[in-house]
Amino acid sequence: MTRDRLADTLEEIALLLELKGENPFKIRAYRTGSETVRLFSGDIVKLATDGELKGIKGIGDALQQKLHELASTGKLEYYENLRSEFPETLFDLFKIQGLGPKKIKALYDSLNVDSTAKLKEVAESGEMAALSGFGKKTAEKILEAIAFRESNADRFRLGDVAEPVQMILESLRSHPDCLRAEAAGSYRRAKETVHDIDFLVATSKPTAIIEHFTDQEWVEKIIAKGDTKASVYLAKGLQCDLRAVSNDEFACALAYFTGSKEHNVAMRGRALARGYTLNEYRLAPKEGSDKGAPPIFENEAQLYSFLGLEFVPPEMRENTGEIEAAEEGDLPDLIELENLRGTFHNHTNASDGRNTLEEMADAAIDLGMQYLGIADHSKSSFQANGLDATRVRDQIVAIAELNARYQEEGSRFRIFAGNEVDILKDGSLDFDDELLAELDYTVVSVHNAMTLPEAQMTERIIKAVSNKHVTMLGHVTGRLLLQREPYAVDVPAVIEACAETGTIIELNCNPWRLDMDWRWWKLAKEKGVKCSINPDAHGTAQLEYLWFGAKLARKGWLTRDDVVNTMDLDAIEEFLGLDPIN
DNA sequence: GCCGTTTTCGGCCCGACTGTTTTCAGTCG
Repeated sequence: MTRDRLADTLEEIALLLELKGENPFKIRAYRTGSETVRLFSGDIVKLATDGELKGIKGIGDALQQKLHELASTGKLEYYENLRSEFPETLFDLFKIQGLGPKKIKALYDSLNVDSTAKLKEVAESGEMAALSGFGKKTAEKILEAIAFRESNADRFRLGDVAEPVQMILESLRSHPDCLRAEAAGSYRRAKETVHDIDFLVATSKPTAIIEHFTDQEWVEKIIAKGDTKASVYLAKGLQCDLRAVSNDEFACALAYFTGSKEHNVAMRGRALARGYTLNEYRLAPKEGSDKGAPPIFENEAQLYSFLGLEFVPPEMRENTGEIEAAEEGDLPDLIELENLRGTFHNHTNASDGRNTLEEMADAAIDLGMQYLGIADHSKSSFQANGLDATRVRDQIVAIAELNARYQEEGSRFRIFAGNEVDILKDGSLDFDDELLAELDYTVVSVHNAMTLPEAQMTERIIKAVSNKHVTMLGHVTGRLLLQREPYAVDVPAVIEACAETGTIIELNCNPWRLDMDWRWWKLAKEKGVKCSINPDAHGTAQLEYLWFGAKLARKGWLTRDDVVNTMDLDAIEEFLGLDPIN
């Protein structure tokens, strides 16, 4: 049993109850329960198994009992019964943008729509448009949304696969015949979404490793199984491939399976120019070449070095100039997770976070941070219980009090009082300058009117960052990976404006967003725009999203100096123009 | 279904946007 499984089940119950037209507050209770499970800091699975969930806000008697049943037996009767009332494939429809429970129910009841395929059929045939409450435009929008889903159907967010990858790696490494194991492919390169996961093991007994890999409880289906290679499906259709190679082949194999394809082509070209051929197992003298056999490479760095290159970190291997830079010895010294000293843009239960100010701060201290920026939502974000001016001022006081307490305790830690202020439709901000001036810093973000034309959206954001009180711009494009396209915005123009106004751009490292996209950071850096790696944490556990942030910043070629939250407390206080706390 | 408490049941998050209608329902943030 996993935390995800518990949370997913509650979420699916909420969907099923919506289909049945149940009391919306009951539905919300399940959804809140699901979120609570997902964000709980502690071993929620063990507590559920042991029936010790009492006292957790958001999980009352009914949910405690259901979670206990599910965790201890692996099944939940209430859920199975609900589920049996609707066809399995109906769930896919919830992932189509623009389709909610009411429309799904109407389509199911009147046109027997129970799958994406059937949905597409009735949208194209005109049957849908003829239905009361639907029309031509609705059918068109749904077809567009289906196309978006289909083009991403077999992809997964980096954040969705990180846990299973670590679990499988641990399992592989625990096998006595495993000498080394790594996850390669786009996962290792930290692509924001991945198609499958490639594992690589060094061993002298490949069949034993293959047996072990395919024999795990989390394997849903074995696709292929040979002497040195196997492919399996995990739950939700995530494909995992395993290659077993000898220890001597491991370095070349790791480089080969890490890719990217384009990076490998360039590497092979370099090898050829030096009289060698490079494949997934080894570097060898080209036919007819007078070169002797190259040495055994113990690691990738030796391979790169042999080809006259600095070691290229996996995140950079996209053939966007890294080979040339490595040749010149010009690779940037990429930022490391350990360089981060604090972070901005985090929420508390004052708006839509799960944890209190104090819990968030304590969690940040536990992670070894020197400061934590709190940026709850502003008043226009009703859905998120955004703060009005009075509540913001109350929060500033609460933060000062808590800071004072940390001081008394001798803790070198500071909470910065900020806010994630909504950028309104016309580019003005949700709070007046007087209030903004009272804050330690300000994040500004777009949360509504996301369908504006590009020119208007760009102008809106530029106007917002031009306010002198604005410290940083939050999630630049508003994308939700695999779910929602970025809004139309001229990113280079925004970068230009941020450069002119000295506005920091956020790398929002919530794995649903990873926004601004890594492809833009080189340009931002060129223009002198600084980055802040922010988890957009809505609970203590989500502070660990910084792991993704460091990866994606590396993918954007960023160094420690490019990222403001690598500064220690003294430096960041000065940078923000604040008086030192002590 | 949860919470808080006037300890037993009433209240629970609100508004913009879109497309469908012609005054509003559904979806989204």
